[in-house]
This record gives sequence, structure tokens and C-alpha cells, in this order.
Amino acid sequence: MGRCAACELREFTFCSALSDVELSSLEAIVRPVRLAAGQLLFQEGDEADCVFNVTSGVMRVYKLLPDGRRQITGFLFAANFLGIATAGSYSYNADAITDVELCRFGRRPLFALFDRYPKLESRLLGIATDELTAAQDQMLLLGRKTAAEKLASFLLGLARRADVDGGRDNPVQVPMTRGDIADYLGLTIETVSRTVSRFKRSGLIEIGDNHDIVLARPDDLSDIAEAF
Amino acid sequence: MGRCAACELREFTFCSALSDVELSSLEAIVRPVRLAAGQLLFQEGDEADCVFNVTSGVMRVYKLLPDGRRQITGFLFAANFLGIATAGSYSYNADAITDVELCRFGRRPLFALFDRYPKLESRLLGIATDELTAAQDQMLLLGRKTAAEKLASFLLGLARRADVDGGRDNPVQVPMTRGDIADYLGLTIETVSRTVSRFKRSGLIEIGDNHDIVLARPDDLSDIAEAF
DNA sequence: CGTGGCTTTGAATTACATCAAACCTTGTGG
DNA sequence: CCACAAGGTTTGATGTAATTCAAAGCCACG
Repeated sequence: MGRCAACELREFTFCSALSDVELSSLEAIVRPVRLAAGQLLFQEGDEADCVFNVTSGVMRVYKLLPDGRRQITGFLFAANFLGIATAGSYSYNADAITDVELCRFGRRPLFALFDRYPKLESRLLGIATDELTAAQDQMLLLGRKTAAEKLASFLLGLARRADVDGGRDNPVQVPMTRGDIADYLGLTIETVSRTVSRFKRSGLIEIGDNHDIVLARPDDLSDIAEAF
Repeated sequence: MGRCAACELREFTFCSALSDVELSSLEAIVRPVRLAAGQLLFQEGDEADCVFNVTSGVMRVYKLLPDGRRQITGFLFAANFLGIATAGSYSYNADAITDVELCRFGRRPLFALFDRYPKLESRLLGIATDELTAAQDQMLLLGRKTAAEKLASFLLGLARRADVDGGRDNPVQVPMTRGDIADYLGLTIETVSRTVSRFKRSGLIEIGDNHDIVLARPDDLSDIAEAF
């Protein structure tokens, strides 16, 4: 049995579209990639000849304005997919927040596999559709929610994504900095920090030592988030 | 030759994935839909059993918070696609801004065609990918741009989408209200109105009578938009 | 044990929102 | 065909949530 067949993330990625036997054709084209924390995977404008699955660690995906303002459009965890593009080049930047491991697939060989295994492409369409839904939620957050609502939504979103079985992880691991959170929520570092402090003071959350946060009253957080 | 083969929008939709002959299988499952201005096509939570192509008019796609705050996530024009979802239900609302005509495809019969014509699904993946790219641009706008930058980006975006051949329509047709624009840009009606007035006073744009706007100095607008 | 980056908190500022009122437009029914 | 709602738009005055500016405190790591 190949490495892909034994991969515990398989069921959460497009790889699960293939049977154990078929998986060998994916395995033939995959290459492992390792990034140190802070390292860039690709940049806006780079030729988009690869797609990736994160296998461990946390990535950050973002766009920049010419003057340096940054909007993080997503954080990627194990099993998350990135790199798809129709233009010839990536339309955003991706770098590592923690040390990261990924599976890299050449775009051309992967898309060639679609002919043999259309299920693979179906799965990718499903993933793209889910990302689109998430993007719409994020637009609602950015355009219409207050700072407190944004932070509550963010924490609950993290907690939910961290827990594989539809539940909520608690405490939540928060590997990103205040600056990252600010650039994800369309706020400043100071506003994020103040809002965290306010949540802490009102007993909604407790701050652990090693970058994790206890959701002390998740239901109240949920009310603040205006549904998540 | 069937109606689909003669459709002048074909090359801009997923329908173009099929040859003239193959097109008959699409034609067999498509149903026309007409909406009067203001009419709802579907709502968040409705069973997602159809997808649509807009053939004429303008649609509005949006999400709501419990207290009524609205974020418009997109405006849809002729040839634009909507309705795809992986959960069983739509995750957003869609209604008509003007009178609208659409092609409706049952989700089940359409997806059944994917087995016979995988090119159809490829095309849909391409469309979803493009929408994802647009969504990321919009997140950058909502999270990090000023009111003036937002409006300039919006006008240029409209102008570009309205012109089929990669150029810019000028004057631009603006069929949506200030309220719609506000809810698309994450602003209030008043801020949109004031910013339009300021653009007008500084000679960047001229307001026509019947809902259209002349981009008098598109390059300056482009500078304000911070690249579009 | 010091240095550089991250975080917190405070004070002042501001871009945008809210509140309010007048003014257009458009469509409709008398 | 005109009058008049009803909804959309503009402009002004005021308020405020979040930003900006500033400085001190806290870590983490070499």
C-alpha cells in the first residue's frame, strides 16, 4: 500500500475521489514540499503551474494593495487545498505561518488525470464551491459586521475548522498573530487586541499561554457573531 | 438548429463546452424563467435543486444578518451563472433588479450530463475558479479600501464587465440603486451618494439621465481604485 | 541577559455612520 | 394629462466605532 493510501487526511481532500488502487496514479505525480515559518510558497503573478494540499502546519493566503495594505483571504490548515487558477498566474500570495508540509501536484499532470478519473474533477468542483460559500460568508463579515461580531465569528470559525468531526475544538489553537487576525477581519491590530481584552474581561474567553484561547461561553460568542 | 445553438451568449457560458450537436442534450433539460424586477429567484435555505444562467437583465445575490443588515456578494448580468451549492440548500438569496430572463437547469439532470460530457464539468470548475478570484478581490475591497477606492473600483468593474471584448463600456449602465451599491461596497447610502457627488465635482465622472455614468477620466479613476 | 518582534493600553483623531430634512423621479390613478 | 404618492437621492449637522499615534510591557529566542 502506497503512502497516499495510508494518508489520514485523504478523506478530507480531493484524493478521496480515487480508490486505493487508482491512488497510485496520484502518487506518481505528487511531490512533498516543506516550508519554514514565514517562507513564501508563491506570489501574485507567479506562473500557476502547481496546486497544493496542506498536510501539516498553517498557511496564510492574502492580497496586497500597492501601498502595502494587506487583506488575508484565508488561513489554510491540514487537508486544505490551494493554488487553483484559470488565468495563467496566481492571483494572490501564499506563505507559511508555522512550519508547513504540503503535497505539490503539477497542474498539467493533475489535470491530465481528470480525463481518466472525472471523479477527481468533480471533487475539485465541490471544493471550489465550498470555498465560494466561505468567501461569501467572509464578505458578509467584512462588509457588515462590527469588530466584536468579526472576532466572535473568527474564533468560532477556527474552533469549528479545527475539529474534524463537525464539533468545536475548545480550547482553540490560534497560531496567527494579532496582525494576521486584523488583516483577515479588516481591522487594525489595536482594535483586535482591544476586542480580545474586552471578551476576556467579560468572561467570554480565557487566554492560555501557548497561543490558545478557551471559549468559556461559546453560546454567548455565537450570539455575538450573529450566527455562524 | 436548436435555440441553444443560436444563442449569442453561448460562448460566455458553460454551454460552450458542448458542440452544436451535443447541445441538444442541454436543450432537452433547460427551461426558461422570467422574473419581474424585484422578484425573488430563491432564498437562503431553499433546496438547491436548480442552477441558472442569466440571459438578460440584472440580478442581485446577497446574504442577510438576522437584524436585516445586507451584504450583496455580486451582481449578475447576461451570461452569468448562479445557483451552485454543495450543501443541499442555497447559502444566499437571489432576486431580480430589472426584469430578468434566465435558463434554468435541474441540478440532477445537469450533473447527470457531466458523465457523458466531462468538458461541461471542467467548464463549470473554470467558472467557479473565476468567481473565487473575484470574491478575493472583493474581500480586499471590503476589508482594506476607502470609500473612494471602493466606488472607483466598482465603477471600473462595471464598465469592464459590461464590455464583452475586454475593453471598458463608457458610459456605464448602472441599473442598481445607491442602496444596492452601498450594500455591495460595505458602505451606507449616504456615503455612496456623497462620494459620487465628490467624483462628479472633481470631474472624474458625469451623471447621465437614465441611470448611466460617464467615466470622464478613467485613468484617474483607475489610480484611485488602486489597480483594477 | 539583552534584543526584536508582538501585544496591550491610553489619548487624540477621523472616516464613515446616523439622524434629519428637503428634493428629485417615476409611475399611477383620477 | 396632471397630481400626487412612494421610493430613491442628495445634502447638512452631529455622533461614534474604529483608526492612528504613542509608549510601555511582555515574550521568545539566540
